[in-house]
Amino acid sequence: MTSTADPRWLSPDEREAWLGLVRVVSRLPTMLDAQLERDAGLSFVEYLVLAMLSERPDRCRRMTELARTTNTSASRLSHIATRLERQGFLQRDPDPADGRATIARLTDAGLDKVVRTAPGHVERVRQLVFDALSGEQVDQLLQINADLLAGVDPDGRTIPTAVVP
Amino acid sequence: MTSTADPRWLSPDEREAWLGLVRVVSRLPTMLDAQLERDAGLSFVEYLVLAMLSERPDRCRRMTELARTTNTSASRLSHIATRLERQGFLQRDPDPADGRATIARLTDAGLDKVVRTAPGHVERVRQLVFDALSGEQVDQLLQINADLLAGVDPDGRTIPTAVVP
DNA sequence: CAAGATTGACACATCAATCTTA
DNA sequence: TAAGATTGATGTGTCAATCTTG
Repeated sequence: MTSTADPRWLSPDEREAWLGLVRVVSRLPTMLDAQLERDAGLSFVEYLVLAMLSERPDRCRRMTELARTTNTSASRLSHIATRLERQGFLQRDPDPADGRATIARLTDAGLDKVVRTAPGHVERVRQLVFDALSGEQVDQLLQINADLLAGVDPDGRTIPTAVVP
Repeated sequence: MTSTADPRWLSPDEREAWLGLVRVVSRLPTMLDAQLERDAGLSFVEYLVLAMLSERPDRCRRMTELARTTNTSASRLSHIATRLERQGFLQRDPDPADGRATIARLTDAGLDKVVRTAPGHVERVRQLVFDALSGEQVDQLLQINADLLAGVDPDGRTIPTAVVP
């Protein structure tokens, strides 16, 4: 059962904040994709996969872990990895330590791709986000993002608040 | 040409704020879709189209205008409208005032759908967003969202800052 | 020719089913 | 049986092409 009580409608301020957030959430991905697609032939999520791998010393990560850090499902990441592998940016191998796991590794070509793509991407991120915000707002945004979505897990189940025995 | 100068990399704080924003932008739509799909058989953008129409006194809006308020392209909205029309929630008719335009109208069934769907949806929005934020943070978020994406238009072109003659 | 809107082809995400190993 | 991962079918978004009216 969801609720039989009266709905807690949004206040005018909440409503305006909500519609603003919806606008950002709807438009930002499109804008990021546009720049990356045009300049590098990558979608944002593909770039993110490569970038997350590039920040590891060994350029490796298990698929499950990589899915978490790139906000994707296992299935989606698998399809993405297939494409990136086909382009030579990525390689997958079984984990020697756990036969169930797969380890994704950034190839030399993949690292090169990230290095060449990053400057244009970060410039775009500045245009869209940070050039428009004060340092104080960046701090506020950081905290807000940390709090958002905290009430539920990815599957939509409510996360119980910590209980002290 | 994009830039030959050194990239302006993100500071640690900016980087953390950015990854947090990416997380929200990636996961929030999925979570909204999950609740609406499960409880009402609607995607979030479909719900948004119906909701935006329901707030007009005559339940009508031109397609172009509706696309803007729902953060969609004309093409995408057209596909969405086709589906909603097939389900009987929406009706499209030519604009008598301008033969090029099409006016989308929410049907009685569509209004009923919004009315029945809204409570569960707003509850979900509270869980995901507002229950986690203080009143002060809501104000901050409102202002931040207003500033974000201000630097470029939907097509990615940089918007020139106002010039005084 | 521009504005408003739609269409169909293609690419991608999602979901359920499946396979393998711990 | 659960965890990790992949696969294929289906639905939806995107892009380019098209059509009609101002």
